[in-house]
Amino acid sequence: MQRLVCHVDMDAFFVSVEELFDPTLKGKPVVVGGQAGQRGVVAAASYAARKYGVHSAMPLRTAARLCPQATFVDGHPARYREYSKKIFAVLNRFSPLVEMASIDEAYVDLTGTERLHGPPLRAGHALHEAICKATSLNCSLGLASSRLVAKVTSDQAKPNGVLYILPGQEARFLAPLDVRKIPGVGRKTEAALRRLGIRYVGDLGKLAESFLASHFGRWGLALAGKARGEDAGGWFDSPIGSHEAAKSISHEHTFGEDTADAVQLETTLTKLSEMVAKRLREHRLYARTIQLKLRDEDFETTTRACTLDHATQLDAQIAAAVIGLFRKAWNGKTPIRLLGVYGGSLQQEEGQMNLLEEPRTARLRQTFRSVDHIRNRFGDASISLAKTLNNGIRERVHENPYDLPGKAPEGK
DNA sequence: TCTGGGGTCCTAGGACCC
DNA sequence: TCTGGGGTCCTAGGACCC
Repeated sequence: MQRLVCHVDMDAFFVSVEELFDPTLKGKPVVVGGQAGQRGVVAAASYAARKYGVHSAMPLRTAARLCPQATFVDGHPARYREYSKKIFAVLNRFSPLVEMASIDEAYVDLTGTERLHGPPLRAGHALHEAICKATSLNCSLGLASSRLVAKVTSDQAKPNGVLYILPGQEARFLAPLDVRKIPGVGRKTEAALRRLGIRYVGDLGKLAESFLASHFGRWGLALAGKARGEDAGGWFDSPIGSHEAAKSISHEHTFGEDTADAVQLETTLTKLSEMVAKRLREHRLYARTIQLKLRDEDFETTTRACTLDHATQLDAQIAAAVIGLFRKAWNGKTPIRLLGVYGGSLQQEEGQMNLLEEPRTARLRQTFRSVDHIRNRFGDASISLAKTLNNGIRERVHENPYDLPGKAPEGK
């Protein structure tokens, strides 16, 4: 049976959602991601702002210079997640095989749904209309025989379009496009290809695979396959809807101004550790690898990782590990721009429940569940570890956050 | 251009084991 | 003692995506 993949990509998603909450923004140059003077980058720009050269990933200050009259809006992740769920629900009516590839982008496997939804283009238009009706948001839609081609197609359909590539026409459709349009080809690969005189996808097809392999290794062979529109190898190869478990959970923070204040730095690491631990508990996951990320004033980035004897989801254990790494990695002088805390090598709760767990660790776990509950009701700032806060609630919740092997905390 | 925050995947080298 | 060929785990860095 002919495979039919649909890729759905929302148009200027964050901006469009903000317009629903504030209709006066409609038609104006709008930048989502932060205020004009802030450190940070553009998360999304309205089409009116794009006319001035503003685009996502651009520094906010640059955007403000290019388009001073733009309205700058802070992002609202909860709103975007809410709309993302609505979109998923609509897509699920068309096929059980749906995969959200990001908050504003999804793949739907429509293979074999012709009797239900009609031929590809009709199905596509029905989907497009259903999304618009349910969310009042525009999207663009690509239909093709592979995930890769469907994704490139939805991009070509923008804005607010539906496009179908007939089976057999994949390579011909891709050939005139810039190599940068191939997912996975970024700035570096584009530059490397340019040096070899390769600019368009069609140029790739003309080259011997041995040539590509000699310059790019395995990646070169994958590239040749992509130029033909194949999903073979790598992420695109996985079946649609086979959502895999998270592999890492992380939080990072860029300071408004670089700082070499050890107390501020370690307080921030503690806060980030708490956020990571909270999410681990929400997902019933345990992290065995803890990683620190440092970025200095020159934008030099270093990472330091350690693997624990036992996977954990406890604030204090993560904070202790990451602060240990930090004290070894930082010279105490260099101003720091960014700190990050990562949990990796994640394990499910099952299999982790080990009988050897110390009773006091089990009590701590219970304590943290209660802490999460309070945080969910009253906000993250309501309760915190010793390093970040000094109030009675924390004292009663647990003392001695770093020195776990010490005396057991008594009750709460 | 003065560069966020959340992720994924890949490579490469060293340790360690058989 | 100057020495092979995996396999796996761990760490560090980098490209890329939205």
